Parts: sequence; structure tokens; C-alpha cells
Amino acid sequence: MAKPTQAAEPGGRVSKRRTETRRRLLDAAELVFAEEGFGRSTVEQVCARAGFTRGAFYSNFASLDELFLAMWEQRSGDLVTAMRTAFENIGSADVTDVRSIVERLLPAIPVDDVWYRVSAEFTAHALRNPGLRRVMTAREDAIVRAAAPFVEALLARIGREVPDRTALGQALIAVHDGTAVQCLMEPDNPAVRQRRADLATHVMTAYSTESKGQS
Amino acid sequence: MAKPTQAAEPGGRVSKRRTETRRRLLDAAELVFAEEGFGRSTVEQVCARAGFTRGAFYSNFASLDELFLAMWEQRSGDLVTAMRTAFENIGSADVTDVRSIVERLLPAIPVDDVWYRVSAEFTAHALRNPGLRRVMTAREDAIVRAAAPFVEALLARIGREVPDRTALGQALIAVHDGTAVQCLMEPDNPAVRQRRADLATHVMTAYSTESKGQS
DNA sequence: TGTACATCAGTGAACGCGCGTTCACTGATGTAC
DNA sequence: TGTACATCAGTGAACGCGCGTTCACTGATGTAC
Repeated sequence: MAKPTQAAEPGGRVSKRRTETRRRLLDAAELVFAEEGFGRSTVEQVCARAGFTRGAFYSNFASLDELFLAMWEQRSGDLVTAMRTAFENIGSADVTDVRSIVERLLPAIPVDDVWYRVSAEFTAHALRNPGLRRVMTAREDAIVRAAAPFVEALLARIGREVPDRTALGQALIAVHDGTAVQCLMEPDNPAVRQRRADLATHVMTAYSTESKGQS
Repeated sequence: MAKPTQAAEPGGRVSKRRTETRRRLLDAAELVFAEEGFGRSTVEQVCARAGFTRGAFYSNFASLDELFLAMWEQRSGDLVTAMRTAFENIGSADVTDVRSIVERLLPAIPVDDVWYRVSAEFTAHALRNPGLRRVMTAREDAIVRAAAPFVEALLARIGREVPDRTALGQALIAVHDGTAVQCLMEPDNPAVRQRRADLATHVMTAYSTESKGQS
């Protein structure tokens, strides 16, 4: 099922026009999904928002499910890239303890209302579909792989090392997921954001040890 | 809006028959929502599952949204009660360290696939609706209030006290939420469950301190 | 306990709308010479 | 660069279904005497 996923042409060529149409549909879908919820969203709404007729949708996607997946992959991929870039630009000056590391890393991981709504629903959706589950766990691995080198380099700077990269990665993702929703539920409560940073600090400390043989 | 929420009678009387009908609708709704997703679920599906015609639904609820809220409140309330009961039945024998406490507490907090799907969607739904947000944060407070005495009593047994109850509560809820989804994504991976317990142990340790002046 | 009546709770048919999906079409884009 | 043709990409109308919502109704439950 689902022919239109990628190209329509034997040579794998995708026209500029087509790429642009897909992009507009994906952008519109993210907003509509965030506002209405994925399940309540209709092909018609997405098309209207993007400025197309419904035919355009079916020329590009086989179903809303397919578009949802494409959109999620796109956005979560972009997010990993953005995170990596932000991490690359973190200077290691003034890094004196774990807390100061957390204070540098956290702002690079935006807690975005629109994206959270979409990804929470995608998670629920994935729990109903083994194929999507694999997609999600693969993405989680990719996030850990992308972030680990930076986290470990910063920790090394203050003489700490990470014995179990997977465990730290999974713990930090859990902390992020769990605290992100708390921050979004009470956006005007600064204590909640503060506790998020505290928890990340505690976890990063607990999952790293002082290096031996170090100046 | 939404008249039928509770009773239809001035005296606040609710007939047995009516109570039973509501219960069956709520039960059916939970299953349908878990399978289809809330947004994709229809009044017709819920009624068919419960063995009623659609008219029965409108006699009891004004909308699917109202039923969703009623169901969530019911279930999350039941969950708090069940948790409290389970905690009450925990013996404090063999409690020697933080890990042993976690090993006793964790099984009392079931990670349920059906419920998780429903509550993940309710969370996304609540993020779109300030009223529901308040309902959710209130529930979170209730959970912390219900659990804190037991957690603190067990920690006291091993000579530890909790300086900031709110911070520990919020941290543990974040850890639960964040790791629950990981466990459900990879139900056959025992390492994930193990890391869940590890993380809870680390957090509980980090948020409690050794009591001074103690045998 | 029995009867008559009132009210309630769920039935099921009816209406209409919104949307998914298809498809012949047309203007846009690309290619060959 | 220009022209002729081929293919592509999105249009918009059409069809039909499934569902939300209403409502007159009937059997079930409750109450008064």
C-alpha cells in the first residue's frame, strides 16, 4: 500500500514543485494536528491550511497516517540536527561542575508546545503499531548517539566519565520526556523548570563517576 | 453546555440503571479509545461496544469530550486508590537500602498499555485546554500527597529523610512517565525495565539525605 | 400486596453534513530537435 | 532560442458512506394510595 510515499518517476526524480507541495502539506499538518489532535484532523483541513485541494493530498500521500509518519520523521530528524548544531556551538568555558553543564545543554533542547502535542500523539499512535514502535526506538537511539559525545566531552572537562552510555542516555531521555510535559502543563511556574534542571543535574551526576588518574 | 454530566433529577438522585449504563459506556470507551485513539473514536463505536444505541449516549453525556474527561477522572482516581492500597500492604521487612524500597514500591505502580495510550492522549488533549490542564495538575498533586507518606516512612526506616517533598514527588512522576513509555515501547527488553528501577533508585537517593542523630 | 399513574431511560428511525476517495480534466513543467 | 509534443501535478466536481444529533416513542422503574 501507499505508493506516493516518495517519487512518482522511475528515475527517482522528484520535481521541485512536488517537493514544495509536500513541504507545505507537512507544515500545515503539524499545525492542524497540534490544534485539533491527529485523530480529529481531516485531509480537508490539512489541504485547506496548505492552500491545496484534496486531490493534491492524494497525489502525494496515500493516507493521513502516512503523512503523519513522514511529518514526524522529518521533524524529529530536524530536531536531532538542530540539537547537534547547538551542542557544537557550546563553548566549554566556565564549565566547572555538572550543574553548569546542564545549564548549557538544556537550552539546546527546546520544549515546544506544538511539537510536544504532536509527538505525544505519535507516541500513543506508535504504541498501537509495532512498525512505528521500531521507528521510535530507532530515533531514540539516534538521539543518544548524537548527544553522547558532547555530554561526555563536557563531563570529561570536569574530570568525570560515563561508565554506561546507554543507561545515561535512556535516563536523560526519560527525564526530558517526563519533565517537558510538566513544564508545558504549568508554563508560568518557574519552579517547575528549575526542578527540571535540578533533576537533570542529579541524574547526570549519578550516572558519571570521577575519573581516576587525573589532574 | 453539557447538562447530563451528573443527575437528571432535582434531588440529585441517580437511578441504579443509569449508573450501570454510565459505567458500561465508560468501560467501553476506555477500550475503544485505546484501540482507535480518542480522536478516531466515534460515539457509534463506543455505544456498539457497550451494547447501546446512540440515544443512550446522549442521554448520559453531552459529547465525547465530556465522556473522555469523566473516564479519565474515574480511572486516574481508581489508580490513586489502588496505589495507596498497595502501598499500605507493603511490609517494611527486609528494607535495608534505597534499592530495596524501590523494588517494593515499583510493582505497586503498574505500567499498563491500555491506560498509557489513553492517558498519553488525554495529556495531549489537556495541553489544548486550560481547564483540563488544571485538572491534570490537580491529579498530580493528589498522587504526590497519596504516595509521599509511604515513601517517606520507608526512607525513614533506613535512616533517610526527604528535605523537599514536592521536588521528590515531581521528580519521581517525571521518571515514571518517562520510563513507562520506554518500557511499553520495548516490552520484551528486560534491560529497559531494569534501568527504570535503577533510575528511580538514583533519584530517590539524590532527593533524600541521611538523618542526623539516628541509631 | 395490588393497582393506577407518572416519570425516566434507552430505542431506533430520520435527517443532513462533512469528509474520504476517485477521476476526467487542464494548466505547468520538462524535453527533443 | 523557438516550437511541438509528452508527461506531470494539482483541480474540482461527483459519489456515497458513516456518523452526529434529534426526537417521538415505548418499555422499565418508581410512587401514591
